[in-house]
Parts: sequence; structure tokens; C-alpha cells
Amino acid sequence: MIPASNDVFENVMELAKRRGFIWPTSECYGGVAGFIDYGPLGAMMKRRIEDIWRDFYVIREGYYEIECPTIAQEDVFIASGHVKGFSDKMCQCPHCKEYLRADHVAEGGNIRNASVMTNEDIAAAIKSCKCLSCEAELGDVEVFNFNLMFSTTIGPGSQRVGYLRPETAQGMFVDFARLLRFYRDKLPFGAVQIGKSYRNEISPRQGMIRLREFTQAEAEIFVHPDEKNRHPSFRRYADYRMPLLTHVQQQKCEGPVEISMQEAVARGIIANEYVAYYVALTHDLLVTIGIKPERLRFRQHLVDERAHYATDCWDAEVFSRRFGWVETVGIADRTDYDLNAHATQSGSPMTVFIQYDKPKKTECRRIIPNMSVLGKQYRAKANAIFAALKTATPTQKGADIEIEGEKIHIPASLFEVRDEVIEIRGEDIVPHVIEPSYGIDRMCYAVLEQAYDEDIADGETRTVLRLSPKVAPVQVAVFPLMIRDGLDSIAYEITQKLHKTGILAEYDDSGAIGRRYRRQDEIGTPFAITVDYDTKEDNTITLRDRDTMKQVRIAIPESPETIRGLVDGKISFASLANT
RNA sequence: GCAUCGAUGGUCUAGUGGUAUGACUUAGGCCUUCCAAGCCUAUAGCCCGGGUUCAAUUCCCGGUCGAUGCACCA
Repeated sequence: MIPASNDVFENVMELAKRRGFIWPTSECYGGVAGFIDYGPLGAMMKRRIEDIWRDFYVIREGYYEIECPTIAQEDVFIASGHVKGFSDKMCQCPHCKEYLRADHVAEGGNIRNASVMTNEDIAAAIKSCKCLSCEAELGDVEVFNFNLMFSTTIGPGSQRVGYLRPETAQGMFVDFARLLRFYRDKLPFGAVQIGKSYRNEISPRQGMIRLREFTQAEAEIFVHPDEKNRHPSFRRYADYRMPLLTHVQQQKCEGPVEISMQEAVARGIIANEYVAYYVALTHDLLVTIGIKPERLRFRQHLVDERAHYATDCWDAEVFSRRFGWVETVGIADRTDYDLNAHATQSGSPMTVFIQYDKPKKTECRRIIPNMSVLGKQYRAKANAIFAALKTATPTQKGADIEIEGEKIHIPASLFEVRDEVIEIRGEDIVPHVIEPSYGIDRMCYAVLEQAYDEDIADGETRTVLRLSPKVAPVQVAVFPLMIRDGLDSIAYEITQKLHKTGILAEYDDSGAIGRRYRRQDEIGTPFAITVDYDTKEDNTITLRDRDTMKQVRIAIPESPETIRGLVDGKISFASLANT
């Protein structure tokens, strides 16, 4: 036996590597920190997790998925604040070679406003400051920007700057106008995206927890700012209870309190129904992929921890036996920050026209110039007069206006004054955005770590991945007890029949049956079918449950349907044993 | 990025200034009527670059990757 380490992380990663879940990328060239490959089983498991996510957000919520490029032009990230805010001003201590945040150094030296100073100014200002590491006086240093975004140029010989997106969210924001049309100009609506994002982390660590290229699943839900407490399906999760760790509790060092979503909103613990709804949905989703509820909590961001745009933010944290509580999902109320920013940067409005129930009537006085006379009389000034008259306050004698410093009197005969009742049918509003953002890779790690188990079976250590059947890459294994007397061909036929119903079944006839069971246990295959000599007599097979190692006999014709039901969680193995 | 430690078949490891130990795995065969049994055979390894040396997997320097601490994680 391979001696098992007492470090879960090492055991999980060793198994993941050996069995084809997770590999270091381009290993033959020595790998690169912060990048990983999903091997055959890992890619399958990840896909199943993503499909469960789609089931929740696309099918159940009705938020369609879009797919945007991973590279976008600079304007997008100027608007989002990433060009400016995603970079740190750094300098290197000439004595100890430590890299330091220049603004932290300035703060230590009581220099204010470092964040708005130019790099040269900061460099000059911090000359006499002490290094935060070795405490020597810095002297001459160069201050430079380190941006966490990967940059590139677009096109040959082009100076046009592009960035690899640091989050998928911006794609949904910049497509806002198209999305609004797609959803026929009505709020609320949502768009989601599952895709790669990139952050050039200074020091990626902890395997799959902090990557430079990672998969995000993000939903951007656009909602009327006054409707945030009226989620149309709130009732689904109103009574959903879970432990919440509020920022108040954190400051008092108290533990989380279990509470229903309805109560959380009523007591103002969660900002609004929308945030509460997705907090609950996230809990539901994470439990579905196999996260144990007792290893799951929702932590509210502290006020100073929140991103500049968010009014409320909750992190779903999953407990890792190695890393402690790991932020896995963030649910934020981003308000109208992003849409406003893109509207300003791009010059395209990002608003929704909301019709009033009844049009609002307002009386107003309108001046209608008689242009056929005005034009002839004032010639080149006519257009300016036309514009000025609109806002003028006319008397019975006429109107006095000013064009480029020249006072002009327009007699009343040259325009008509109409008092009108104008109907205003609605208004343009900028929607608010509720954003649940999932780190798929962290979810994959959490699922693997939680599933990893070693138990003792017949005096031997059995390594078993107790994956939920819903995310297990291989769904059922099919074995002939012996490779002879036609058992193998029967097993092979069953395998193919399962394939036809969309079940990923793996046929294996090598070595002793026990070895084959263990092999499947290790990759988390939840069920195994064995064809034995009774099969030839009565057309039944043995169905084995991975977790209990118990077996039941079922008829071959029913097996695809039974396996399907077991994998989808529609029937339990225990219920089969009872019949 | 700095500091400390580490890197030997797919995995876990022994060891060495003269190309490497053992186990498990995997593949083929024999055997075997439900949980890693046994037997035979086979495949497969010293992270990369430079230096010292007749000779480097081993010693030295640099790099890469990994672990840990610091910093970083809008």
C-alpha cells in the first residue's frame, strides 16, 4: 500500500493527479504556477458541476447563457475600474529586495493622498520612509504599476491595448442594450456566463484555490432599483434556513446564526430579497453538488471589505480541512455602478424605459418660432435664436434673448406661445445588478476534498471518493465476474445499452473483481454492475453501491432506467434493497 | 517577489562522484464463481541550464515547480 499522508490536500491532489482529475499544466516543460489542466475525469466532473449550475440558473431561473471573448479592449476595463483600481503601485526596497506596496510605505510615513499621486511624486515622497520589511531608509526607488490584468495588443503591429478579462461580468454589462432588447425591454432579466477569467496573481499558491486562469460562473441579474425587495420567486426560498455570519457578528467574534431568508430580509440582515434569494439558491446548489451543509456558511463582507460598488456582499465559504473557510461564491448587489460606468465611457445609454401605470400629465408652455420669417430676417443667427427661444420666457411684447453676448428682442409676432398638457408615459432608469459569482475551480476542489475518504474494508485501507452520483465522472462500471463462458460479452452488451441511454458506463474485465471495485471506488464511480453465472440463468445482474458496498440483484432490462434514477437522485439504493 | 526547505519510474520511496533500491500501479499470460489474493513476464525514473571533475542524479551556482512564513489576493 502507498502510505497515506495525514495531509488531506496532499492525498487529494496525489489521487487527482494519478487518476486523471487534475494535472500540472505543460508538465514536460516544468509547469507554470497558477495554471492547471483538468484531466479526463476532472474535465468530466467539472462539466457535470457546470451543468448543474446551468440547471439552476438557465433552466430554472430562465437566465440565458451568453459567451463573450476572453480578451476585451482597454475601454471596457477603464470603465469597469480595472485599469486603475486593479493595479497596485509597487516599489522594491534596494536593501532587502522586498517588493512593497508604495501606498503602504507612504501610509507608514504619514504621507497622505498617496493613492492619487503620480508614481514619480510617490517615489519622491517616500524617499525618507522606512522599508516595511527591513526597516532601512528606502532612498531612491522606482515606483511602478503592477496590474493584475494580463495585457496584450490586438492586431499585427497594433498599439491597440487589450486585456484578458479578470471577470466574465463585464461581458454581460457591455451587452446590456442587446440583452434588454432580447428580453423585450422588461425588467427583471438576467444573463449568465461560464468561462475563463485571468488574473496575474503575484504569488499563486494552494493548488486549485488561487489560479491565474480560472473558470467563473457568473449571473448578472438586472432589476429595477425599487423592486429589489420583490423577487418574483422569493417564496421558493422564503423559509429556507441556513447559518449566516453577519458583519456585526464578526466584529463581536460571535458565531453564525441559523435563520430563514424571510426573517433575514425582514430584520435587515440581508439587504434585499434579491440578494437573499441568491444566497439561498447558492446554498441549495452547493449542497446539490455534494458540499456538506455543516461545511458551508455565508459570511457578509465587512463594510471596509466591500468593493467600491457593492452595497451588500455575501460570500459562500466552504470549509476545507486544509485551508479553513474558503471563499467560493460571492453574491453582491453591484447597484447601478457598472452600467453607469459603461454609459459614461461608451456614450451609449444603458437605461430601461419604464412605463408608468398612468401617464403623468404636466402643463407646460411651449414657444413655437415662426421660422419662415425668422430665417429670412436673422439668417446665420436663426438657428441660435431657434434654440434660445425654447427656454426663453416670453412676455406679450415678445422675448428677450442673448446670442453670443448680443441682446436681441424678438417681437411676439414671430412666434406662437402654446400652453399644452404633456403626457409623460414613463422614465428611463438605470437598473441595479445583483451578481452571484461562482469560482468553479474552487467548487471542484471542495467537492474532491469533501469526497475523499479512507475506510477499512476487510482489513485493508480502501480509498474512496464519495462523490455525489450527480457529479461523478463515471456513472456506473460494468464487470464480468470471469472473462469466459460468455460473461464478458453479456457485460459488454449491457455497457453499450447504458451508453445508448446517455449513461457514462465503463467496462472493465482486467484482474480480480475486488481490484476492479477498488479502482472505481477511487475515482468515485457510485455504482457497479457485475455479470455472473446467475445472469445466464435468470437475466439479472448484481448492482453494487459504492458507499455501503452492499449489493442487490436487478433484471437486465430495468438496469438502464434504474441507473438513470440512481444517478439523478430520483431513487435511492436503499429503496432497491428493500424491494 | 523575498526567505527557508524540498524535487529519484504513473505513485510512494532507498541510495550513490562511476546511470539506481524496493513496494504499489499499469500491460500480457496462468489461476480465480463478488471486494486491492497468488505465480510468471514486461513497460517505466534521477526537474531544467551552467560550473567543478576523467566522470555529476549526487558537489557548487542559477532557473522551474511544490510546501511553509512574509508580502499580495481590487
